Amino acid sequence: MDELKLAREQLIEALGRQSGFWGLGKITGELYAVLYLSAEPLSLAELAGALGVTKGNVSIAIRLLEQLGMVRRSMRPGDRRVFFEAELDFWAIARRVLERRQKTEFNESFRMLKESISHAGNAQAGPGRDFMMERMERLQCFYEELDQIVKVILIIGPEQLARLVRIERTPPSTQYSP
Amino acid sequence: MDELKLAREQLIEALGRQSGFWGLGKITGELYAVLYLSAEPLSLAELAGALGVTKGNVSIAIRLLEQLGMVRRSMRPGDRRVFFEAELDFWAIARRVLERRQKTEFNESFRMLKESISHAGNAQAGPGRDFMMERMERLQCFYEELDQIVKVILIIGPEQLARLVRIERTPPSTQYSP
DNA sequence: GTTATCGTTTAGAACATTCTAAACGATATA
DNA sequence: TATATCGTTTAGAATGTTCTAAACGATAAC
Repeated sequence: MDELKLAREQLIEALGRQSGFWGLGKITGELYAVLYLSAEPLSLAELAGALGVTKGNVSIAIRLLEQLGMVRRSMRPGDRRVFFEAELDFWAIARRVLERRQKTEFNESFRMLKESISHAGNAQAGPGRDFMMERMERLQCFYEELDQIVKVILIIGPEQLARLVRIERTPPSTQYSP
Repeated sequence: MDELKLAREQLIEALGRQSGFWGLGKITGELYAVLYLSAEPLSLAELAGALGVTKGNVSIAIRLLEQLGMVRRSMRPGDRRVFFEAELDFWAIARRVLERRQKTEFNESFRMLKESISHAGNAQAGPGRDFMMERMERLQCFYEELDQIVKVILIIGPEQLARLVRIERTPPSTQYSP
């Protein structure tokens, strides 16, 4: 009965927490949860009411959701209001978030690392410089490996990813030979 | 000459930024950078000096670094001070961070989702409940897939991960036949 | 033209985080 | 026993973030 209300609130909390953890803000995930559990698209005012926050607050959060492709807007003829509905393809969402947020941050850090290496390269030779260069280049290698992995994850679809996982979870005898 | 100082500062900034982004706090990554670029272990006071922050600040941040296995403490005989040195195995670090921080958060969210489904299951049947149940179970499936993937990444080593990546980057016909 | 209803923007309040400075307990040294 | 030097803890200052309430521009209805 009112268990439904409880279930909804719990999911809202779960996704709000998750989105907060990933640096998207709490109500971003909460909004998504509300839309995800709604059979029809909801207006800005309805969303604000559902979470007990202001329209302005929702306006900003929903923009981020749109940018991340987690929410689509839909219009109704003869209605000036804007309605929103949740994107249901979680893998598409994950890919987009990875691409737009994580990857961006990663790239910036990568760029700084390369710049740092470049600076060290300009320094006058010596044991101190050699040590730093070696360390930085080790780090660069790691960045490149990570970069490759993320790239692959972004390219291949969920089915192939799942298939890879399945392959790796059934450790064939020939595989590990340490 | 002073290019080295510049290079060091740039790397400190890069890692500080990165760790901040991942919710570990800025100076956590900065501290790691200082240790990573140091040939010898450093004391708490030296670390504080290097970043221009207080000992207390370092004390807390370095504890987190230890918990994540990013830093080891080393003692010197006849010296009461504690010295720290950076863990150099990035994959071990990544695995540990994934396990201790990301996975923990993920599990909590997963638990709440399942609890939410349980609540909805107790609600009286009806179209509203069925809709919510269906949505929640879809989400649960996604969580489970993600869980598998993370599990695999945690189990298999970097070489195998790199091998998978290499396989997927060559998109050909005969794909898997190792 | 006037009024009503949208969504957006913004100044500032409420809140949370991060840092400092100082106090503190513990341990070594004199 | 006194003194000095560690690392830790903590109260509160400084800073950032997130939210609200109100103003605003735009558009539709009257």
